[in-house]
Amino acid sequence: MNTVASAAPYHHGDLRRALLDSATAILTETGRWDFSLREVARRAGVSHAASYRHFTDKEALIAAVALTGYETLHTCMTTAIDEATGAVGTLRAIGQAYIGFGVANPALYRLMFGQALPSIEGLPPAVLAVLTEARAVLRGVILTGARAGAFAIDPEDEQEVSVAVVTAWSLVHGFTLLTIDRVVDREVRPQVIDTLAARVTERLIVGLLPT
Amino acid sequence: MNTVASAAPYHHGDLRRALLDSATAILTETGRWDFSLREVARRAGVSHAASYRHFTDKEALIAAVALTGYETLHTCMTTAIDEATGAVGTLRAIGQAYIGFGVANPALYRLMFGQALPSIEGLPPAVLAVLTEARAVLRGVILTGARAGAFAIDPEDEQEVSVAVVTAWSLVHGFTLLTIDRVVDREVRPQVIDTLAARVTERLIVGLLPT
DNA sequence: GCGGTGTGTTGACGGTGGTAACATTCAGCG
DNA sequence: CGCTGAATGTTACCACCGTCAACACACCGC
Repeated sequence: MNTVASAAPYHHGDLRRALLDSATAILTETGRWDFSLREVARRAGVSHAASYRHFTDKEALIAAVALTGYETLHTCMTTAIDEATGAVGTLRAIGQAYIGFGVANPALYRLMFGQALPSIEGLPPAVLAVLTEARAVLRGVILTGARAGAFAIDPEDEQEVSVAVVTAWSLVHGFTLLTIDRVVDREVRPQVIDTLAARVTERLIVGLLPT
Repeated sequence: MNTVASAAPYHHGDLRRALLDSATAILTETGRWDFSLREVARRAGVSHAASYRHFTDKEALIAAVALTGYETLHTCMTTAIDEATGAVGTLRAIGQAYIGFGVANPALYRLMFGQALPSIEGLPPAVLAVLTEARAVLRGVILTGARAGAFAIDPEDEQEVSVAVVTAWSLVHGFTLLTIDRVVDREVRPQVIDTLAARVTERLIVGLLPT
């Protein structure tokens, strides 16, 4: 029963990956994260109970999908950082990359930061690790900028740095969600989302610059 | 069969209100918006199909709950505005009221701005109306401040005003969600959320002040 | 070749959203 | 008062869902 496909490492193939792909496909097509496990299985061409050999739960499947999202977001941000120069430029790049990812993958973004997962605790450690690292990266950029005098922040004041981190994250997170939820559309024309994102990010940066 | 209660305008009482109350109770108790319609009915002491006499859909029930949330948020903001003076003070008051509402009603807030509703279009017109008005209020405050010279914004530049509006809304929205989702907790101690909210709001205002 | 283990299937259970047919109660009107 | 129709609530049912246990198959090392 050898078909054209290359290595099929298991019994019937790499079902875990197939399920993940099906779930992601449904997610991006319908824009909804409340798909049924059975539909995912159906789409992957297996029986409805097969997924339980690879995911303990429906929630585990969703968490796995979310994890891929976190990883993609992470690489988006790191490549953006690599291509940017200077504290201000780096912060700008991070913001734009973050917003760009969210707007490009609205359903996935909502799944990642939505409700599906039971509060942030109780998530798979891998997810928490990526989140924590993302925040650390942001903090590092702001701290570097503060030390270089690019931002009006005392690098020794832990609280002040934290406030800046939370502010920046809140802004891009909120903007991304408002855009995804089309709350923003009626304020500006949709084709200028990039421009709007840039200007919103700029507002943040202006607020951080030394006078 | 007259009980102590006053007018029971209908057959078995004001079931619509009772269902709404049950749903809200479950929401605040469990913190999850994905309750079952049947549980709501059970809690209200009626059969599971009774709700269909008052709400066309489960989604309609959820939308009705969300509407009460929007209205509460609206009154929170307007009373905050009434008690504040000056453009800067008003903006600060709005931000704090908004964040305060979200943090005090996490589940409701998530339901309002989450995923349960199918994008922002297709919502009951009443919901859209409240949202639109909220944005108009915010815009008015910023515009007034810009005209008075309290903010470094050209009041005649529609785009610039819009950017400021979206920035402000994004910031409070994002901060509220990050706080609700406990993403922020490990950055600062939880008992200082108010302080943090104040300082984050302050960062926004500083960014708007004229140099 | 053989047994065990990993993998997928079948079938069942309780629970869910939604509908249709039925039962009940209320309001209006003679 | 008694009748009638509409509003309200109940029962019974459907297809579907998540999950589990029992079963069937296919691959591995021996």
